[in-house]
Amino acid sequence: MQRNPRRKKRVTLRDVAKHAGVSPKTVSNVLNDWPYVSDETRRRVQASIDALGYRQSILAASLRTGRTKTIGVVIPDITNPFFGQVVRGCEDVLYNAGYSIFLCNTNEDAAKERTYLDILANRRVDGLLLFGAHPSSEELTAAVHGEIPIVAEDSPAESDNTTVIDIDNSAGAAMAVRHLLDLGHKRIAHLGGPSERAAANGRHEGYQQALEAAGVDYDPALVIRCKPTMRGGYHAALQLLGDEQPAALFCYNDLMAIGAMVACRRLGLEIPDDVAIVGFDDIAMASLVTPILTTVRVQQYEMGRLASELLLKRLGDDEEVPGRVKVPVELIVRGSCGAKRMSSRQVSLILERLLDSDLVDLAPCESDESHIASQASCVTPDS
Amino acid sequence: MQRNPRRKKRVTLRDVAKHAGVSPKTVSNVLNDWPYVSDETRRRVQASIDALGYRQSILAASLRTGRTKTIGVVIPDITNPFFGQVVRGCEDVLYNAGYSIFLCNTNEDAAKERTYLDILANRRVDGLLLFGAHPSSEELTAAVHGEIPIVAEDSPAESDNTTVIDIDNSAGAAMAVRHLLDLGHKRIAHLGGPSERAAANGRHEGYQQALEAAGVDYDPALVIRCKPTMRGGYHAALQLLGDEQPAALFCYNDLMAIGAMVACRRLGLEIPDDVAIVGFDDIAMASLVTPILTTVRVQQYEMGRLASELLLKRLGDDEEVPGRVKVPVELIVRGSCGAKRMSSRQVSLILERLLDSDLVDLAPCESDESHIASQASCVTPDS
DNA sequence: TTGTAGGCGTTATCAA
DNA sequence: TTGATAACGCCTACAA
Repeated sequence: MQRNPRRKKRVTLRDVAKHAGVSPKTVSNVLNDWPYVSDETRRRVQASIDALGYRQSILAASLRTGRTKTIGVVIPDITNPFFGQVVRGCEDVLYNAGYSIFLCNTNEDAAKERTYLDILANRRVDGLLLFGAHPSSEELTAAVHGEIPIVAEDSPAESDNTTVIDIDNSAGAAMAVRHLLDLGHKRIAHLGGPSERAAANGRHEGYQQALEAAGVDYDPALVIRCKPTMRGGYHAALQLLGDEQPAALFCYNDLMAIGAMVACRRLGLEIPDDVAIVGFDDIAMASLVTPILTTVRVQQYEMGRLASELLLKRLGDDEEVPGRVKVPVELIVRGSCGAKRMSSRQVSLILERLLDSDLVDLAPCESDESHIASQASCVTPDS
Repeated sequence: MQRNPRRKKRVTLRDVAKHAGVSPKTVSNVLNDWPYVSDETRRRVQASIDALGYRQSILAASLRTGRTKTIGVVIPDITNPFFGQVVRGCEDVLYNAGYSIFLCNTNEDAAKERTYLDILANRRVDGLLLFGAHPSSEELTAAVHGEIPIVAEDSPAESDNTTVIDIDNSAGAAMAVRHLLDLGHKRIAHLGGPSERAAANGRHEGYQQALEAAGVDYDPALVIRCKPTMRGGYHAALQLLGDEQPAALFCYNDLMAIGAMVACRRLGLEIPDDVAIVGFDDIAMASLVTPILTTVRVQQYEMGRLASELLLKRLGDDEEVPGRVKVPVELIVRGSCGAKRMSSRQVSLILERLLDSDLVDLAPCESDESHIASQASCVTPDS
């Protein structure tokens, strides 16, 4: 019956109650800021708490209340700057609401994702935030038993306890490809992301649509799909550029685009003169490479905030929460597509704007007003 | 007595037991892979579990056992690629050991850090992993009540339930500065990190030591300390280069170094001809800028793994865990310090090596053998 | 090998 | 306003 004797017994709420000469409930009332506690009692209880070094067990409270104040955030890889930004957005919002985050890297592995979903459900997280997840809705539903509120980026899953955030992937991709077409490119290849990611499929569709709209035949030989990493982009580009030598590359994301740039370097191809490249996301790295990467911007941090706020609303369950929300994107024309030769001044401007992405420097709520609301749009460096 | 009637009652272990016609204990045995359960019973129980859609409550189990299988990972900012890498290392190890991670961004804010430590203690995490934390050991001790095993990077806290991981900051900094001295630079400025970070102080010391060893006077006017971000580096460099025009900049980390590069660009200064720059960490971005950043490499991912493994050992408490561990660093000489003009081939090599940092592409345990063991050393691109 | 009887530390429901 | 008492869902002795 005794616990491990090595460990001294924990101070419990009961002990505090005894010490303060009140009932357990009263201590609980003090801890939870219940209004109907006399100041005198409150002070006495607080004194006992301090004296005994009492720590409330959120565990026990959660077991009793059924709420853990805990959110599972599931992403492919925290090492990808895109998700770093997203998670930061989540954390800023959730921390202020009193939630703690379980961080889960799936590493693009469906099995690990399922396992994590399982664990999170067993840990009784109050909600789930899913980014870049595999889209199989059955999994989702099964894993969480239809009981946990979810906000998921680019998931086909449709259910009344789920909100889906749709990045405007196809529109963004179409803008990028149209831009390349406008520059006179005909042979535009696509380095696609994994087909298990809905976002990758959306961007692939946008690519096809833009070609079709321009009367250019879709050539499957110009499309390679692989892991959305620098290395993935590197190898895909190597293969593509070795074979067919397309004039332009539209990449699933910036990481792949940068990998493609490395491949071009290896092959002795000049960017943008020999090969034009466009990425997607606008991560910080995109502004650091030479030439600066033309890309389709997704407001990552804001998306994390938005997702978290939607989830919070769902948890409050007093308001009607939309089942589907669209996040706009914008084409950022820079150096790698060949639309313009960037002046040194323009480059400086871009880099200086990049400094604004240092979240640590920002006052806590400085970006409060910058919520996503605008439509997909096109921005050039001067604007 | 009834719960919220809206929510259907959860299936409990008892229900499963009843359904399977066995005792709760038996179900528990099955769940926890107790060896002495007949296959037949195990199968029956498992069938009932599936039939009822039962989910074990880790919460309740934790309350009972006193272990949550949960680790708190506290970092300044997940948006900083350095910590993204570190956290990934932690996750890879901890996931395999069955632990879930609470991710906590302190945003360089001591109050938030304290609050998080408090929450984590109340959540009864089994252990704590602290990176870039504020060094006040009293806080630590108080916050966790001396009961939670800790592994902390660069913390002065010394106690028997804490292991400290010391990055070899002063040695690394000294190597960097000596390198600049060897190149003939006399006026070497230091863009230092916040003095609340022990690592920043260590690097500052190394800077001083190297100067002293070379008989160069330490000039406080050549040192600015600020937030370890691109923006911080940018503003510090602007100030430093405006005033005194030092010949070289040694920066607390790569982010600041990159900020400094942006500042140089703005001032029309060429790197490395007008200003030589050396960073610290070797994040991916360091390989992407032009000229490529000379830096002092810290094996971030490996450090995350190491820290986690040490913590796991502490939790196993069967082995003697060291109270202090040193992590070596190495000087990576590239383009921004002016030691050499990088050939295009050399740049390609560096970039191709960068691709290896795509963790998603790696097989789960491919990097198992690459644990940190070597001494601080100096590497040039050709080696 | 399996069953029984608490108790882990809270909060909720009453009544006082 | 506060006090007793019963859950919350699981695990661990111990007995069978």
